[in-house]
Amino acid sequence: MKTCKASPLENGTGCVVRSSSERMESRAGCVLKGSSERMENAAKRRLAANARERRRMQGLNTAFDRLRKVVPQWGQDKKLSKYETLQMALSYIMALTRILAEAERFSSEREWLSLHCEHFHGDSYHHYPAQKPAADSDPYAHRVFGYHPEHFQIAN
DNA sequence: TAGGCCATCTGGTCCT
DNA sequence: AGGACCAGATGGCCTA
Repeated sequence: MKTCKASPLENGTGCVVRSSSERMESRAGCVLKGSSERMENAAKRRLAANARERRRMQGLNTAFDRLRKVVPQWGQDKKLSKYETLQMALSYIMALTRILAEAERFSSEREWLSLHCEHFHGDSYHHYPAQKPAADSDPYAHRVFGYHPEHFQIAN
């Protein structure tokens, strides 16, 4: 469809598109015969639309870059693809949600314990597994987060 | 060299 | 009418 050669429509990046211009020419032949001004206007509008689309996609890519920065990327020297970034963000959000829920549950349990049991086991709650800090952040994060690239296929 | 990823162009559709 | 959004097509680049 796109042949990148021999077209009146330059895209600004050196690549030119053939099929659309052929369509435009045929349209010009039957509807806009002799109206080179209208053809020019159509071409201008097409170029403007291309530029808008380029800007839109650049904005989208900027958003992907920002997302990559806040999403974990353990030991990946290569940047995540767009699809991987979305899957990672999904897993990350779900893991954080789970952590939050566990923290809330833990704090309410601790209140209950301190209310009823503090005279018997004053500091027993210090041994709650959920409170245990991660000495080694990566293995802990891996355990909590549980991200594996192969999960992408499952999620799909 | 095949396959994955990406950028770009393009026409269609929806919205303002 | 014009802009935003979307999906399909295509070619370029990179890597195994």
